[in-house]
Amino acid sequence: MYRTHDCGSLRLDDINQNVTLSGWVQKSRNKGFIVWVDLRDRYGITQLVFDEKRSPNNVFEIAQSIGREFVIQVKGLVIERESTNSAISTGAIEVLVNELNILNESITPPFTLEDNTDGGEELRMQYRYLDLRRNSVKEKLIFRSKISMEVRNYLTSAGFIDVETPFLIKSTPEGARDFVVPSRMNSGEFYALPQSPQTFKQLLMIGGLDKYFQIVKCFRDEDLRADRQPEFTQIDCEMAFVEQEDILNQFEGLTRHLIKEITGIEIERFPKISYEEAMKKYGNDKPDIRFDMLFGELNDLAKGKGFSIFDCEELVAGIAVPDAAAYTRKEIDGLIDWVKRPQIGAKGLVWVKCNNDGTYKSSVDRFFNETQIASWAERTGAKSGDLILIISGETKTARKQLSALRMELAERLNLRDPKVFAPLWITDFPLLEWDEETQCYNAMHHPFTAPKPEQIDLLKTDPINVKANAYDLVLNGNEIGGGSIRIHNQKLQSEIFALLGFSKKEAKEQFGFLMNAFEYGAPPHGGIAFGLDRLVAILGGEETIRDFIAFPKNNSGRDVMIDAPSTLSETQLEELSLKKLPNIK
RNA sequence: GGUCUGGUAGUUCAGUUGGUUAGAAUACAUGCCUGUCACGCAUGGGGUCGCGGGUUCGAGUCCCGUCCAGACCGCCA
Repeated sequence: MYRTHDCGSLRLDDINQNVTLSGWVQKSRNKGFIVWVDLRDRYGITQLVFDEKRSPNNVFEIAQSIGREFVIQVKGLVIERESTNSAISTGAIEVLVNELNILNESITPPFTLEDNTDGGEELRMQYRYLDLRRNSVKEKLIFRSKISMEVRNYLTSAGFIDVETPFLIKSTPEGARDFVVPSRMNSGEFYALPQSPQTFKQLLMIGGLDKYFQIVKCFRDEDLRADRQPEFTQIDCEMAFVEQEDILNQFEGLTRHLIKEITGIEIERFPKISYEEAMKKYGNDKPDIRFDMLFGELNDLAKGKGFSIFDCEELVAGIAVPDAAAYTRKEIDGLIDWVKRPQIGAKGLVWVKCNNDGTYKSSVDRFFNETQIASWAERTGAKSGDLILIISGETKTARKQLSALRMELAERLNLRDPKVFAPLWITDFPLLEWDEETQCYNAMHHPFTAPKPEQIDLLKTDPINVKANAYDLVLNGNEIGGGSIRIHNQKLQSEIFALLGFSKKEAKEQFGFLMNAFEYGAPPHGGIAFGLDRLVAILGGEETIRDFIAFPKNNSGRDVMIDAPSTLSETQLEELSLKKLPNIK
């Protein structure tokens, strides 16, 4: 037997027991006459003692030679420590070893496997199996496991059925780039890995399964970010015979349950705001509502007073930065430089200091009088002591810039408390958006999203203003879930495909199976998908998802541990009919 | 595709205006140490300064190119 106890379980009550432990050597402290070894496993650390007088000679001798990360098994007696270590749970006892068995040696690890490691990101990823031995990484994976079990339990109790859908499917031009897999048996043809099981879950509804969920890998061949990996995990859900409200209720329930179980925090009903309102008030369809700084639109108050920077722009909007009126000229200039960086691209910032004595000092005092400026303060909700920052420009651009500024200031003012959770629903997304590049409509969500029934007629006359029964769940400024009521009518689906620029032939080639299925009694249905990696990271108080994934990819989509992707042998290429293709070496 | 930041000992980093033999901490090795727990003390080994080119009497330092890593923009139905 390798062990009678794990390394985190022995306490004062266990004194005088003979125990067997196995684990890794965290560290040894050799005092000459005595050697202490911290033995580590998944459960904790137990201190081993090897003593010149109390241990067998050969055991004491070998003990002096064991290094970091050796895997050892020891038998010995649990004794009380002469001085306890209150920092660890096993700190009151130690094991006096009388039998030592080296199960495996280790060379010196490339970085120290401690809570505060000296290893950089790249090195930790290359030796991820060593990194996993560290508490911080191990605990994040345990945390993730706990959340995904909660999801399974909750949805299963609510009557959802877990169904697996295929990974080798068909490539479609819509949406993100596909990862493709060449087919050996069908020369020159390719599978695609799913960006989401979207059409399959709709077919499951048509198949009568009613309530479906799956915790499933999805694949998108797009550039990475701290919160984006090419393969990621979704909690994918679909329900039949439901309206939007039914879905929001069901999954608000799930989210509330998760937050309660994981963090202990109880959250009231989630607020709901429309896409339009979110854009107006936050300039963003995933607003962080842990703090205010809501946009105040100043067009009617600030335009037409002879200040050309406002007068010739589409939108003038500002935010009130709390207690920032005391900012120095240098600090404000810093903010101006920040918004002028190419990544934000603003031309400048107009500022107003709301002094504590009720007066105002602004960068545009020459153009506006005190009363006019006071009206801006009222509109942006600025109190005395606040600093109003104003951006003008083309509506979409100005909102984006002001939103970036709002988030940056919240970061600087420490208003983004990771222990506070502020979820909300964004509803009534537009069905379509206009793509300048291709000069055609794109589905804002995806092409299966149902327009609001009362607006179906508008599709013919004013498609850009048609709203969809689509919704996102936003948590602390991150989109953690999104979904919609789907089209279940063949005719309407054809119409939408036509609007999106698909010819009848293309629509049939790519989605014929779905269109056919709609002709055999498709029930009304809709669903939602959560990004599990992001959800887990945010509940864990972080924005980077990488450490919540056991084996993540780096910035360039590489797995630096196994060194993937890699080239194929000539034989493989030949077998896959890839040698004949042009542009492939 | 673009913007920015970085690449120096096993590791994390410092390295001034271009100037002698490139440093610190930590890790590692050896020795000492009668209760350590970030043990302590002493000694030691360890460097293609990412790579290529250029400027210069002289380059870790300046210039150009390139590769790698990270953050962000574009992209992500």
